[in-house]
Amino acid sequence: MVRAPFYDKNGMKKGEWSAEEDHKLRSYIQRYGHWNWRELPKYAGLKRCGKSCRLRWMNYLRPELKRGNFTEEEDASIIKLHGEMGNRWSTIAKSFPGRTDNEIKNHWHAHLKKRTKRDEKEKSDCWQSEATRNENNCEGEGEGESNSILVDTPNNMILESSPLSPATSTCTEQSSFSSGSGSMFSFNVVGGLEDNCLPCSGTYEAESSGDFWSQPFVADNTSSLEKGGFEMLLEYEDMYHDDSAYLLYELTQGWI
DNA sequence: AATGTCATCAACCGCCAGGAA
DNA sequence: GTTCCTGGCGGTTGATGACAT
Repeated sequence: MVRAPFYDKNGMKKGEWSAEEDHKLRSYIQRYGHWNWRELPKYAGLKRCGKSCRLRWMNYLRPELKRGNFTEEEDASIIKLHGEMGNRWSTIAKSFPGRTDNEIKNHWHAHLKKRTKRDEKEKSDCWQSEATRNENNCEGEGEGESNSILVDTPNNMILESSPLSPATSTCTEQSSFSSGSGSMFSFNVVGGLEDNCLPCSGTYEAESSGDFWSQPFVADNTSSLEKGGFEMLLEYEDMYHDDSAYLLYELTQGWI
């Protein structure tokens, strides 16, 4: 479902991420944080551009990400927020801890956009048929009814969802819902991980005094991968041929 | 069974804003 | 004040699975 891996003219790898690359990136960031996306791949031992690494981390590897289907409540909130603020996906995503802007954007285009259009059409049709009926009935009965139609007119819907609408003001408050993942040094925030996976509770400065800056990072989990580097990892990958098995292995090792 | 079409979603690309030099 | 660099955002692409014909 993703682009096949390939190398561009600069020797940068593009396309689908392998389990090994994921592990390298995850381990590096959990150990050192993402201090500079451009430089990071070099030190993490990845042949990827910084942008690609950032995207992979933000949209897929962050430990706090919630996978799985969107709930009805989430759908409703997305529709509501999109109505209020338009395609500001990153702002909308802040209201959904564990969801990424990319995920929400995809979900919108794949499901909610159609549903919203359909609903609006139904409302519009309903409004038109109501209007026709009112024209026929013209005067007398149903003053209350015509008022209720006014509330639901498409025009009103547009007004409500307009960025200029007062409702917009709520979005600034919602932005404080930040997941906090974007912080520069997101050290070992994963519950339980730091104990058995990456024993690095040191500070950024402490790490920087060593070989960290000059040597490519080797994604070793000193406790569980005593051989270090990827010799052992590759052995694991020989043992576990597919990603799901590898994922299972990662889980048992506490990498995830 | 073969082929065509649609749906999904990870990943890429280009642009912009903000901060540092 | 200007330029450069980086991170972040939103739009788009493309591979692949699901479904229809």
